[in-house]
Amino acid sequence: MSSVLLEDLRARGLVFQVAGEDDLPAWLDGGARTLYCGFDPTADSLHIGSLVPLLMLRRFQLAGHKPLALVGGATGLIGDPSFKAEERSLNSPDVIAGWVDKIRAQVSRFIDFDAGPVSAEVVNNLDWTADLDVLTFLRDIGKHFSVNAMIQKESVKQRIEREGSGISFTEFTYMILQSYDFAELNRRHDCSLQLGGSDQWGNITGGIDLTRRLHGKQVFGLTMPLITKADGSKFGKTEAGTVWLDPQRTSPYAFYQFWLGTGDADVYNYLRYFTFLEVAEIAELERADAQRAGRPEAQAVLAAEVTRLVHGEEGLQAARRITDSLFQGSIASLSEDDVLQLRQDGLPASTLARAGLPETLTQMFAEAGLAGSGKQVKDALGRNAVTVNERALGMADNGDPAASFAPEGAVHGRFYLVRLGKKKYHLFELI
RNA sequence: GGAGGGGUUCCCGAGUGGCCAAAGGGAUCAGACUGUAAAUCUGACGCGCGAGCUUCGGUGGUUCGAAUCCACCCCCCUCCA
Repeated sequence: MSSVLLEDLRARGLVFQVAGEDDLPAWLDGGARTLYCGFDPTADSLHIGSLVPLLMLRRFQLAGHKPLALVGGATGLIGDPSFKAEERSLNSPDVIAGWVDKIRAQVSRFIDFDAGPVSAEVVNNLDWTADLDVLTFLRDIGKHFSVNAMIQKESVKQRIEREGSGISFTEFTYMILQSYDFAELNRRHDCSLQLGGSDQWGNITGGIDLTRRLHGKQVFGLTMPLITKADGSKFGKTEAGTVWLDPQRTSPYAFYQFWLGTGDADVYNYLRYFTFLEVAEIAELERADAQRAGRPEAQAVLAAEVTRLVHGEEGLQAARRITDSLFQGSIASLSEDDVLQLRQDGLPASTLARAGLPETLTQMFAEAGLAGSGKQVKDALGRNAVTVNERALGMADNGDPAASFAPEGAVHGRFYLVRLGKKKYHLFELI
């Protein structure tokens, strides 16, 4: 029945490479297996780049297997060189430890810890590496690795061959640490499958080899494809930077908007990657959209599904409330409570003293974070692309914020919704 | 320790005394067109409404004038010991 899982994953385009391809379907069908995927703490939050692997763990759990989420308290101290152009600077152990805690909590949202024999677990590789001494490491583990083979790995080739960069012994050793994780999880938890992004292939096969040599066990590996955009630009970045899973860093509203802005060329692929909707259902939606004149529904479905997965039903509702009022309603029609709710929901907002307004709108909006610099505001003003409570402003208004934010124009006496361009909103409260 | 090659604005990457706030590409933002899409076209893209101010690893120096020349220092890469 789990080969059904593999078939589904393939249909979704989620299978890039498989190690042990011939035996894996039967192995998965043979019972509940334990599998793992690692997440290194490189910041205090994961971003949407980790979403595919997180959902993969869940997919396997739903299919009757036991997922382990490994948080890389040890590997995070070293830094994965795979396909990285340059050596990275090290973070202090304290900082990493703090990040580990946050990421442990984040990861936990996606898997079920109360599922009987297939209950998920979170493990930390610091537990089995912190006390490992150098000589033991070199003799018992290092001996199994051929440097000749390691430098052949595609993931570090660039760093070894490329003029103008290099790789430290520290990072070069990363592969060995991760390999040891797999062997250790196999010993402790009978873990027999490692998942990862396609950039992890080298590290995963390293672990498979080590597990065989150390414990004589056959284990498997599976990688997911790198998520790309049809136009070749990088997935997961917006003008505000990375799209994070932490609502403190990327509000559910901004998160929802990110998915809503997915291009037509990508949206059906993303539905297969990032949601639990059936493949057939997605195909049906694509067919329906193709026949519909005008705007497709897929983006709205994608945004709703993914936002619910990451931020829960409540987060989704908050994102929708803001979206609906901004893009469909009119600010004037909102009650005072509605306005306050929007701010509560994460609509960017500022409170300013009417007496102490900046001298120019460019300054005021740049300071509020509505635009990156005054130049952008100036550009927008020059094109009449700025509105205050739906009244358009021009360059001539720049010098006199007080006039543009006159009390007569306020909603409920103190609120002003400023829009810059088509999509950027900011709520000002003047007191 | 020795020899050589590098460190340029978000990224890649030109620039080797004034014409340089610095080519070109990418990313990003705004406008038109639209569907809060894509593609395309237009504009912006160090900061500042502006006058103007601050950048090219760091510190000093030469010069009327330096990202470009000199000295020292820091960091990276390659090869040799």
